[in-house]
Amino acid sequence: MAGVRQFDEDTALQQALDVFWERGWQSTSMVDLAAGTGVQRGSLYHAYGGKEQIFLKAFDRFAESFLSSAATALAAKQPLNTFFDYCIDSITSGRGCFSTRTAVEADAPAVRAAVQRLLDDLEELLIPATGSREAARLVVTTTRGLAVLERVYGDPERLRATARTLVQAISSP
Amino acid sequence: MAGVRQFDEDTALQQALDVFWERGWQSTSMVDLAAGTGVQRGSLYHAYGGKEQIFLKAFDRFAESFLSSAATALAAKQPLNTFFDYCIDSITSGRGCFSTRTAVEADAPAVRAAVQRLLDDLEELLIPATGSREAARLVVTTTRGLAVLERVYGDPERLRATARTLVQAISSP
DNA sequence: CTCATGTTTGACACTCCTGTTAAACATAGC
DNA sequence: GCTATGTTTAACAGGAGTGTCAAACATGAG
Repeated sequence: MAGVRQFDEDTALQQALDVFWERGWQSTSMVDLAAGTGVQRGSLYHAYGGKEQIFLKAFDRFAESFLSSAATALAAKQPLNTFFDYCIDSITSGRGCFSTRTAVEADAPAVRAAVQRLLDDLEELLIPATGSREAARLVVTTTRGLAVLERVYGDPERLRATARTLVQAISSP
Repeated sequence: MAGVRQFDEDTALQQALDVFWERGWQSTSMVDLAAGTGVQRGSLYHAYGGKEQIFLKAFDRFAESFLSSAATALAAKQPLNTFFDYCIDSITSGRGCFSTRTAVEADAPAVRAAVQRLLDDLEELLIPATGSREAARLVVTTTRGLAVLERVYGDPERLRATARTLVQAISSP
């Protein structure tokens, strides 16, 4: 096949993810994506269709990587504490929680659906460590809450304390 | 004093709050606010300075009303359950959680500070019902998490179930 | 009634973004 | 080396929002 893509798709999508993570779904423009990937706007339109399609591809990479790290954390001796530590490190060391920001900002149905899939998968992953689906949902909900609190207070230690409070509460009875 | 404001400030700010609540901080434009309030764009600039100042005034009204309702709920027989029921009703019956969406979307420092003040006040309000500051912070965090989950799943019953799981967990020891 | 004061209005110039297109381009397969 | 195919490029027209300004306008105070 002649007429071959001049940019590396893997690299470009990773860079696109960085841009979306940095600026958020809403205020990322095709111009930003072109700048961040080094690929001309026209080429991006040609290759993917538009912002939403690029986002979905980038989000999939994020989700895969996040779930795999979460699974690793949940295999530790103290699964919940290790999991929360991972989440808080990820949220704190940088640009906030990508999926939470997306959940709140995104309007497009396909994007909402992608976030939902991620949370569904995370819930399944958490059932063994929590003992029940309900407890798993509470943990998922708390991670989202922590992500919001990070935006407001930006204090990792405070987030860790709150996470510890939850783990203690659901471990006591 | 001559040269008097032609629009009712109270009404306009309430309508501005409606617009911000409906469209969110980011995608609300001065054009939207002019349309929603019936006040010309130029008059809004003249009277308030710009979007951020209008938002702050509107947010203060929201915060006042929210905290007063929360206080009422927390005076009930089962304070936490009643409080969560109120939060979930408020989040669910309409346009999501205004403060959470603002926390996640807003970049302007003054807006972030306003959200922080609201959460600080809510935390204080929750200490008697939860028994400790740490537990109060966990409850605040959970309400934020519920707000995010509402955006993703939009299912009130599910939110109520998760809230019940938390209340049970922090009430058991 | 008059006037000074602050308000309203519509228009202006500007910036940023979108989505498309035609022409230039690169290259795998023959 | 040609050629057909898909890619890249720069430019275009259009839409939406911003912040400002001078002129028209109301109205309380005198």
